[in-house]
Amino acid sequence: MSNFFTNVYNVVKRIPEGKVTSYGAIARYLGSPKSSRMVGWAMNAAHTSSDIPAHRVVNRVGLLTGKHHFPGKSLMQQLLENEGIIVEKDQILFFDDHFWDPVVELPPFEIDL
DNA sequence: ACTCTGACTATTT
DNA sequence: CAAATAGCCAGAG
Repeated sequence: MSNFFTNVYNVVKRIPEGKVTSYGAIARYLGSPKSSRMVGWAMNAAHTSSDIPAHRVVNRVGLLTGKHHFPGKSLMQQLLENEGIIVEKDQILFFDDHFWDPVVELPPFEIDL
């Protein structure tokens, strides 16, 4: 397992229910602000894992860009709504209120147990 | 080693 | 304000 991916997974796993974060935020937390695409890609590799709440990871404006990678049509949106997050037209409403920044919420570099 | 690709983001048109 | 452009980096063939 690459450390980068593992870190991404661990961060995503630590996202509290009802909260969401962005690929960029995770990438920044891992020390590579420009690796946001890798975060998304890591999700792609892990989205099958039930342990990874990939639906809580959206792009920087709260848009469900990765919803098409989920089984079904609006599974991602429904999962989010199930956690109390309001989604409309693939866009999270009150995104700022639900945003969870690992850089702020998580200790600086204690990922990957 | 090289090229292509992608669930991003910031900048520019 | 919507769409194109350019950095960006790691994995896969």
